[in-house]
Amino acid sequence: MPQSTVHLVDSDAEGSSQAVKAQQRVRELILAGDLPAGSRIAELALVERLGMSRTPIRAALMRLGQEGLLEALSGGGYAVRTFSEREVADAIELRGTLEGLAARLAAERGAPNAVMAQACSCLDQIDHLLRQVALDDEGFSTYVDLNGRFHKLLAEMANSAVLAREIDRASRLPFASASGFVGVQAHTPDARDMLVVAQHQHRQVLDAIVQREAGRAEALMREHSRLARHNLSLVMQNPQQVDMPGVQLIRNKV
Amino acid sequence: MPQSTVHLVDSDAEGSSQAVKAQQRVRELILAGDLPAGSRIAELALVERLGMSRTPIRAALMRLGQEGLLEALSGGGYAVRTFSEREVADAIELRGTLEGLAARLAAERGAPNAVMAQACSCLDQIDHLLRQVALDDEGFSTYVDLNGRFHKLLAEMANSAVLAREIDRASRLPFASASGFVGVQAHTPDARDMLVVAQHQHRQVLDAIVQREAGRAEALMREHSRLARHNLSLVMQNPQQVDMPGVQLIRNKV
DNA sequence: TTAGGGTTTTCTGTATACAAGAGAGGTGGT
DNA sequence: ACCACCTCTCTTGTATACAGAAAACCCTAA
Repeated sequence: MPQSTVHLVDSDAEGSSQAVKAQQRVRELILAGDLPAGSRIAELALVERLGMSRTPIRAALMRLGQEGLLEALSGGGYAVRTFSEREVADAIELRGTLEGLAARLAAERGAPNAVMAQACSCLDQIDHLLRQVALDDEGFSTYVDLNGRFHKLLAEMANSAVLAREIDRASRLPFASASGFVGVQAHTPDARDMLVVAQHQHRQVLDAIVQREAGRAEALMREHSRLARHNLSLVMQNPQQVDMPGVQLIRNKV
Repeated sequence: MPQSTVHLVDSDAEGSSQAVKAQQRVRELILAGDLPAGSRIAELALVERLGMSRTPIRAALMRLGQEGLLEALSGGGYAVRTFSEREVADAIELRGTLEGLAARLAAERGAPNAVMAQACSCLDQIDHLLRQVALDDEGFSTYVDLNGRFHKLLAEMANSAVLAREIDRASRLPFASASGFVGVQAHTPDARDMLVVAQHQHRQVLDAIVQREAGRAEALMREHSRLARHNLSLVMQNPQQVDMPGVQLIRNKV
């Protein structure tokens, strides 16, 4: 045992309960590739590794199972799941469809003013960011943050807890999320151009919602998700050069 | 204690683990209205009621929370959730959108022959059922079964585990499921007519998939879900006359 | 009578002990 | 040498004991 029986808090997630700490840390382990994919996850190994008892660990595994990162084994227990390229593409398409629904409902019902204002501010910040001719790593990181915020705000615009919840769920899988593949081509020459296109789509969606053009808003969000799908195909061309957390869960063949 | 320490299996769900038994039985309790909505669910009360320990009950509550039937309380624990009419409508719209996506993908990719054959057989059986001029309760029950089977097969036609899983999730809420409101108007004069319309839509969707008309297939499934929404509005006009499990979870006002 | 504070009780979250089942490995038989 | 069966171990699922916290309740004082 690397540490005494005194429970030192390890690194992060200080204020939460043991169960959510376990969930976060196991997710990190999976995404980092520290847990072998396919074979059963031994609970006792996690007990040793995380320094807590089996109870919160079991809860974390169950949650991650429902999240889709783990699959339940027949004989009990869980294993790290892997995804085919098509499954990832389907997950992206699913998110795009749900976001399209959110945009359509927002256009039909009208978005709450507060949320709309925040979204506008968010896009202004992205515009400001994109005024730079070349983006460094920090710039990309900022974009990822702002992009995530915008998509979250869009999910809230439909004013539907059910839908927002489901969009959040669909975005949980790291490579299905709105910002999952953004950093993939951070170092390619046309990296900034892709963000410019994405930002244009952001603007158009917001305009469509303001103008109450429901069909246009929906179609735009669906098309917007194709950017992620394009990035996915880029990744699959040379997967080893990408240092995105969780790429190793996408299996190349079969 | 009503029974000795020997663990007699109570009534149903014989072969499963305690945890899934708990999940099923708690769900039944919620849908039957035996658990008060809004206030915290006492775990110990369920321990008494179900005759098992807290561990599987806690697992069941967590699962039902992710299922959407329970909401997590700030101070810990769960409470039975209630739904506004609009939330239910959104859940139905969500399911319709997902089923529309499934139909579109099935049309684009082509559905597996085996699944398609089963779906055809399923619709033939519904046709056979609808040859009766008047339907008794057993007839309606059969329709509900066949309808559920068809919708499940449709989810499989897209050949996407991710999507099938999500459709299943969206159908978990009883009033959002495909067959949830079918029995609502079993005793109204035009009850059978509604089923005839639904069956027509079933046929058209299958035809669209066979003809590879993706857009038509998607639009049809979306429209198909409007039947459930219509039934919802019927229910809200006189909620007390409906004996559907879980109606009391839909709150009339605000 | 009402508001506030302190106490007490009950509840959830966590840890651990126990039992049943699955899987691996070894041994004996063919 | 190979297959089947038995056993042993390891793992999961379940039960229960314990600690901390929140809430309810009661008592007191204004």
